[in-house]
This record gives sequence, structure tokens and C-alpha cells, in this order.
Amino acid sequence: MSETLKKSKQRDAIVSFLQTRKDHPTADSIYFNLRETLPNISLGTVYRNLSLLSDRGDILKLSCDGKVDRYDAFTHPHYHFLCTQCGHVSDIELDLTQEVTYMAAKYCSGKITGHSITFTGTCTNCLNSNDSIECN
Amino acid sequence: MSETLKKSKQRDAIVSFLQTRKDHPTADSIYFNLRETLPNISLGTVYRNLSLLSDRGDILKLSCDGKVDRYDAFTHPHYHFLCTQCGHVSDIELDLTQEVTYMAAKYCSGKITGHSITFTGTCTNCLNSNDSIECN
DNA sequence: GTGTTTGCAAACAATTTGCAGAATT
DNA sequence: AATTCTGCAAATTGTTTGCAAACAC
Repeated sequence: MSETLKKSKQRDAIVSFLQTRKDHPTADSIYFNLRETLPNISLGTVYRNLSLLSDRGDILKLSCDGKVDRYDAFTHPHYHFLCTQCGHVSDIELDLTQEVTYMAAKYCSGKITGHSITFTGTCTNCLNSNDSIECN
Repeated sequence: MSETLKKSKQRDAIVSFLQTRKDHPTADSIYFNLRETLPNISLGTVYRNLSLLSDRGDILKLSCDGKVDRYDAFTHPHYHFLCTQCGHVSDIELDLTQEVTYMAAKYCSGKITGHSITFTGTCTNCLNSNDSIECN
């Protein structure tokens, strides 16, 4: 029941790293990036902190593609666009909470407290070059 | 490159079973249900057919909770409501494709071809009884 | 000192895959 | 006969956990 967060340079590094990125990195990619400055950090620590942080609401955990989880330091309401060719996830700076929740409530007997929208399609990169390797 | 679908009673059983269910079963639950009529069916076969069917667009694969995949035989546009207490996923018979895609396109440089919305909250069952076991 | 966090490795859950035989066309 | 599909088991992927030592307060 005690919940005093102690400081940890690993956790701080994860947060700062995430804040520099708009591309919603996976735990694995966070791990490999942090190893450059913290060579001994372990993948377990990365996962443990990512869970802790997203449980607290400090970061967002995205399950857009249903396979790998991605993380987002920007917690304001916004949506995501998943390119089905290269797997890249980008932001859509739009917030339809009011409208969408109001509409949905009519068709839902439970209590709606949130929602997430994932748009799918093809990103500009993949639209131009049919070489999807460079994107992700 | 050859793609002639042959008939299989396992695949047929999976589709018919899914059509009787509105609760978006997991691969595992499909497997256990089908074993009653097809005692030798294997989990691998279930997964293989579910992928095949969802790749063809015959069924929907839902990754609402980012953990287990769920499957839906009803492929018309509609949304889902995930109860964060019991994990139950129900339908929201609403289609905002026009509106939502139009809005999002303004903030997205790629080409949007689809979207999915998952609403989260508490289902009526869990709202009433705080015993979440019976729901799922 | 007490309690939290770490690194490591082993454990885990969900899903995928390789293969030889069975079923479908 | 050719090809697809199946059951089985092993492999893979993403993530979680147990533990003793290290760290923060």
C-alpha cells in the first residue's frame, strides 16, 4: 500500500527519451537507445518502468497494431494513424471526445469514460516510394 | 501465388461458431468450444484459420485490450466497448466513418482508408455488482 | 535501516511455424 | 495427382516475474 516513488536514473532516462520522440517507440527500441548512455540498463527495467509510468498516467501505452506495444509521452487527447505498409504510427492532433462520446452513449448501456481511435492507411512515405523498408 | 480455398470442416465450424456469438471470443475460447463437436481440432488450426479469414476480410480481428486478440464475424462498420473491469467487449452499433475520416484527414498527410474506435469504461454488469467475475 | 529499484535469467502467455500425413478438388 | 489443410509439437515473440544486490531516502 506504500507508494513512495524513489528517484531512478533509469526511469528518468526513459521519460526524457520518450519526450524527444514523436514516433511512439516500442519497449525494445527504447531499450536499445538507452543502452548508449546507460550500457547496463536491462530490458526488464524498461518494461517495469513503462508499466509503472503508464499505470500512473504519466505516459500512454498504445496497442495500435495488436502486436507490439508502443509508448507515448504526450498524454493530451489525440489520435493515431497506423501505416499498414510500414507500421509507422503518427499523431493526429484532433480531439473528438465530446462528439464521439455523446454519439456512442446512445448505443451503449455502460458508462463510457474514454476512447481511442486508430486510423489506418498508407503514409506519405509509402505512397511515394513503394519501398516500405525506410519508413519504420 | 496459387490461392484456391479448399473446403474444410474445421474452418466452416469456426465461421459458424463465430456467427452465433456477439461476444468476440478469443482463439482459445473458440478452440475449447469447438472441441465439443470436433474433439481433435488443434489450437494451431484455429489460429491458422482465424488469420486466413481475417486476412481475407471475412471476419474481424480485434486487438482492443492489447493483450489477447478477439474475433468478430460481423464485419459491418461498428465500434467496440471494452469494460476495463471485467474485460468484456460489446458492440456499439454506430458508424461515424464519414465524419471522423473527414475531420482526421485535415491533420494527416497520408491516405486514410479505415479506422477503429474502442470505447472504454464500465459495463452495466460491473456498475451494479462490484463482483467482476461473472461478466467475462 | 527500510523500502524501492535494478540487472539478470528464467518463466510466461499468445501466437506462429515445420513437418508428415489426411482431406479436398 | 496436385495442392491445401490438419494435428502435433517445437519455436518464436513480447512481456512479466523472482531474487539477491544496489540505491534512494
